[in-house]
This record gives sequence, C-alpha cells and structure tokens, in this order.
Amino acid sequence: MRYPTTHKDLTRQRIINVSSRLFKEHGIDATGLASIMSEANLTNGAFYAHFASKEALVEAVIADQLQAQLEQFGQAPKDINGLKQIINIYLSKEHLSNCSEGCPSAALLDEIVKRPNSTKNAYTNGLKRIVKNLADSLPETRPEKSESLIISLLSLLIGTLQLSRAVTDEMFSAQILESGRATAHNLLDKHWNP
Amino acid sequence: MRYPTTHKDLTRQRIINVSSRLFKEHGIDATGLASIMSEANLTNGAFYAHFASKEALVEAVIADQLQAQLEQFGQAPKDINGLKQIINIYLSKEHLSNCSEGCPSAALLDEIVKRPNSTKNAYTNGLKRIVKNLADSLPETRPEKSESLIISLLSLLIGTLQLSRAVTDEMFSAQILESGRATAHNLLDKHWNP
DNA sequence: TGTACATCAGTGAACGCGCGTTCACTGATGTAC
DNA sequence: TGTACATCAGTGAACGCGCGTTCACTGATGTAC
Repeated sequence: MRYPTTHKDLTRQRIINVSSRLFKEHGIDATGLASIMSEANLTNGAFYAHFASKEALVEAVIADQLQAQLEQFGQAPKDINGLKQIINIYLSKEHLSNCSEGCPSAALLDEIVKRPNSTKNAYTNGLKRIVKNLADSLPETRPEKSESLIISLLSLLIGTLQLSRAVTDEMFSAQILESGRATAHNLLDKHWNP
Repeated sequence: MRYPTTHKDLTRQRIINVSSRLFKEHGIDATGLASIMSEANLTNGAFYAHFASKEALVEAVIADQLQAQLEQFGQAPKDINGLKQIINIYLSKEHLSNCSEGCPSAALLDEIVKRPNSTKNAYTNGLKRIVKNLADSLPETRPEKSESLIISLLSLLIGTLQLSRAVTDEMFSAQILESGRATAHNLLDKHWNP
C-alpha cells in the first residue's frame, strides 16, 4: 500500500520510541530487533527500510533521547530553583523505578562507552548541548565555571540513580537517593558562598 | 589427570579473573563463555565443573571485584588525605583509559541493574562494605552522616568516570574528569566548614 | 615394591535457540493517459 | 471518467552464526592391596 508522505517518518519514530523503552529497560545488547519490530507492530524485514543496521538505530535512539531530555530540562525555570526542581525530579522514587521512561544516560551510559565512535559521537553532541543549556541557568560570569558545576551535577545525578537502582536493599536505596539529593542541593548552594 | 587439591580453586579463580577483564572491557552480555574459556586456556565444557551457569559466574565476578576494590581502597591512609588520594587515582587518565583493570561499578553498573536479584545482592553487599570502610576515614561523630558523604562521593566518582569515557571529544573528556576531581575535593573540604 | 583401580578436572562435539541480516514478494495507492 | 501502471512500505521465510548448555568420554594421578 502507498501511504501519505509523513507515514514513513511516523513509523521510523515509532521504532525509535519502542527501542528507547526496551533499550533502557533491558539493555541494548539484550534487546533483539525481533522484539522491537514486534512491539512496533511490524515484521522483521521492515526494519531495514528504516535503518541501515542495528547500530544505526542505536545512534538514532541516543540522539533522540538526549534531544528529548534537553527539551524536558528546558521546561524548568532558567535559574537555581529550576535546577533544584530538576534535581528533585531526577532523584525521585518515581524515576528510580521507571528505567524505561527515564534518563538515557543512567540507563545506558556504560553500554554507550563500549559502542563504536559513530554512536559515542551522537552521545557527545547531545551531552554538550545539555551541559551548555543548563549552564545558562547559572548567573555566572565565567561560562567554563558554570559548565564545570553542571558537569559535576550531572555526574552526581547519574551515578546516584544508577547506584540506587543497583542495590536490592530498599532502605539502602533510599539512603543513596537522599544522600545524592542533599549533596546536589549543597553543591548549588555552596557554589555561591565559597 | 588428577591434580593437587588447590588446583581446581586456582582454575576457578583464573576463570573469574579472565571474566572480570572481559566483562569490564566489552560488557557482560557481549562476552561469550567460549571467549572466556579460551582466554583461560580451557575448553567450553570445563566451565560447568566450576559454575552452575553464566549468571553464577557473574555473581562470583561481582563479589570478587568489589572485594578487590575494598582491599585496594584499604591501602590508602584512613583519613581525609587518604580519600583525596583515592579520588586522584580514580579520576586519573590512567583509570579513564583502562576499563578492563578498573572500577567494576563504573564499567558494569547499569548492566548490574538489569541482572537478577541474586546478582544484585552480591553487588549490594560489596557496596555496603566499601561504604562502611571508607566512612571510617572520616572523623565524624554521626556515622550516618559520614556514610552519606561517602555514598555521594562514590556516585560522583562513578558518574564522572562513565561520562568521561563515553564522550569522543578528548578535551571535553578531560574537562569532565577535572570538574569531577575539583568537586570531589571540594565536597570533602567543605564538609568540615559548612 | 609393583600393579590394578577409582577419581575427577578437563575435552570436544553436539544440542536448540535467537541473533542480525537478506531478499523475493505483496498489494494499496497516487499518477499518467 | 476509467483503466493500466509505477511506487514503495511492509511481509515473512530463510541465511549463517555464536550463544549457553549438555554429555559421553579421556587420561594422569593418588590410593589400595
């Protein structure tokens, strides 16, 4: 059947959305193309009408996910309170138990490390954009100092969420989350009163 | 052939050592038992004389790796300067480019999140021991406050190393490492001068 | 002391299975005449 | 206006391959007599 011009783009985006969810839930290597296509209500063979390879899909998913996160972060006010709001949402119990709809970095970062450079480039570009964007929330005269703080904040958020997800002891998990939250807020507060 | 009583334990440990290296280098899912056994100079079938399943090996590797890290951290002085020494080694360029011999958490954390509870338990226990051990380095009267600081410090170190490994831009990677190092040191210093 | 035997770490071929990928085909639609 | 055709997103079976796992077997050694 022949479709309207937007149809193929919609299907492509549907594959990306399903993949994002499954990759973050089970891992990239652990997610087969068959399960992706099946959840997207398509058959195996249709995949290669949209992507040259699984790795091309991975690259597209990472670019798309970081763009989505950029836009999500962009909804918060562009000031310290906006950053604190982002911290609280990021280190919430909802985010903890919702890998599949959550932060792509927390869910996939050390799989990304092991991917080819083409894929790591997509991550690098997306991350740079997020760092620059969040750094604008800080009333700092020297931009590289703002960026450093944002980078450390992101490292802390990502590491904290991963650790709290990895442990089976719920109280320990809550303690990790709470420690990260307190430290992240402190980081922002003390940055202005050194 | 029949071997001395220690022989089987040595072989088991050799499998664990090879696996640790390959898991951290390429990922757990991406490392096949065939390549592990081949690097351990054994044939496929011998694996099941040592482990009930691949997952049992993963569990053993994680327990072994966190124990090794506990001992490695234990070599530093039990004070603030000891912690700073740990930070500097952890966030060094040597560690950045040496996944296979480096921190198991940075290399495997979000694969561990997706493993069965038996494996996550091994990680939880190992992490708890490291946190308690490092918290002893802090001259704090309230132990839970020390633990919180150590947990945040570990989150920051792990997140920073992962981010710096994931990006392809070397200058950006160095900036991430340096930001994390500065923030980690600040975290320790300001903890005593709030 | 010499020999037959039990032990058991390791061998190596085979198993079913799901992986990423390929390809000849389908069939509903917009377009050309 | 009616019909034949080109388009192309999607179908579905098949491909070789490496995965985790199984199992009958090997053969050097310590032990028993």
